[in-house]
Amino acid sequence: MLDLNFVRDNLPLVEEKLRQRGMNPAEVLKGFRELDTNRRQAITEAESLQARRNRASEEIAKLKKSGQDASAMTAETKESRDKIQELEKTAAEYETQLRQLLAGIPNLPHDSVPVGKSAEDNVEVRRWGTPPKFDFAPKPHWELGEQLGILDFERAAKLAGARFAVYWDLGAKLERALANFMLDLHTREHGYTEVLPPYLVNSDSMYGTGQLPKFASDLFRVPHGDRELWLIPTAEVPLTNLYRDEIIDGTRLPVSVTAYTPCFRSEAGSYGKDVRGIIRQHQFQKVELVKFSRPEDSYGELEKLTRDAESVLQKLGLHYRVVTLCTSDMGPSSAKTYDIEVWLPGQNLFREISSCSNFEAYQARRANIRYRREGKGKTEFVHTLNGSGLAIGRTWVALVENYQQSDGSVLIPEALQSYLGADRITARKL
RNA sequence: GGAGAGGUGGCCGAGUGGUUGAUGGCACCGGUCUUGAAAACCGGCAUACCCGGAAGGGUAUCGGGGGUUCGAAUCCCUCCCUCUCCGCCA
Repeated sequence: MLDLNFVRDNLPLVEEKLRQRGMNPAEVLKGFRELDTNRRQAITEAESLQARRNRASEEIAKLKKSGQDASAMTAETKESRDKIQELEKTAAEYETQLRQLLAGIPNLPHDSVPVGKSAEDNVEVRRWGTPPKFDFAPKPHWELGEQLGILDFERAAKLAGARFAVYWDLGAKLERALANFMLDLHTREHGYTEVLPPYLVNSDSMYGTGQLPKFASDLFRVPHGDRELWLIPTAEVPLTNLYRDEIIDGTRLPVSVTAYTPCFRSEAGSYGKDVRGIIRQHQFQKVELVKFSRPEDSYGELEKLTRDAESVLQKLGLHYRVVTLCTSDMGPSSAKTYDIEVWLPGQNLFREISSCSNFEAYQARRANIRYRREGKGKTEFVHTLNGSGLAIGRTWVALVENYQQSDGSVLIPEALQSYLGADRITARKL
């Protein structure tokens, strides 16, 4: 959420940034001026009446203390109460509408973000490694996985339905090995603190990071008595909300946390997209990186966080590129996003494996996450960042496709061998 | 699931209808003292919103919401959360 005063004072800038995102400012900001003015008018009126009533109450107290009759005054203040309540109700209605409008405004893209109309306008910033060469036609992971007997879609469909997978044997172990490898790397070498958060969260948490109210249809909702909980679509939600409604000691910033969690996405509206393999599942596992930063440091931290995620691919020897998402392709909460895309030879394309974003104060304002600078009493909103470090399922895919051999087996890169307890995956007997 | 206790400012902790935004302590900031530091002492120190060019003024906030009252942190209702004990259970 953007700051109300900022929007009011910088309307032309907000409109320009909305246009850059490919949105229609007139539509997004429809009624802003009127709501803002009406709200303030109602507040001013209610407050001046209230002030008068408060003074009258003081008078009554004095009269009563000295034993005098105050019935004339009590009648008067009683009367003004209804009027005040009415005005307050009006003000609250305007406030609600204004907040809704404000919550619907996406974050303003940072000035360094390329302006563009679609994903085609994303800008590649660097490329690492080289694609592996094959003297045979490399297969996609779903063929390899089933041939090796480590991926089982039929039984997953029986258990849960489409967009689920069962991993067998070294396929399952590979998931676990990757998770441990990534967590160890980030906690030992990059300064992240490991966290194991709840996988179900309340609506306040989902609102804090921006999944609600807009993206409810992408989430799995779990009824709980007469309330509800939500399955996390990413550990970003519980991790960022760790400090919701808190004031962080400024000397502790930046705070960096990481967690390995399952992620649940209903993927409503993506029917027919990436139906083969495990690229797009209702459940997948991910190691997430989240940072809380001082505003002036957040873009430096974004670079670091992105490099932290990249280092996973480098240690695994996987070819990838980093792109800056253009204004139209970025998520609404983000001010700047880098996507890391890994090379998948079986499908002959680069595929997103991590998305690293700086949300500036957008989430912090929604979730009320502040910090106090040393020596200053005033609190400020922190900047929040996050990125996958990495999506385990897609890393699994990249390994299998990039390290496949002509005999259908898969070599395991050295960094991972001790975690997996094997240097090669060969077909298992079923 | 049953019984009980409690939710107050960055933290601890007073406060049971009338200048209580809220005593006190800690922490923090400034100052005196000191070669420096500590200690001691003095002073300062909540947030949001509204009006205002500013100075300043106003309103709200003691878990959330509603009610009683001229007036509520204080009384009533309701919801949420935390803790303790019992039961059940991974």
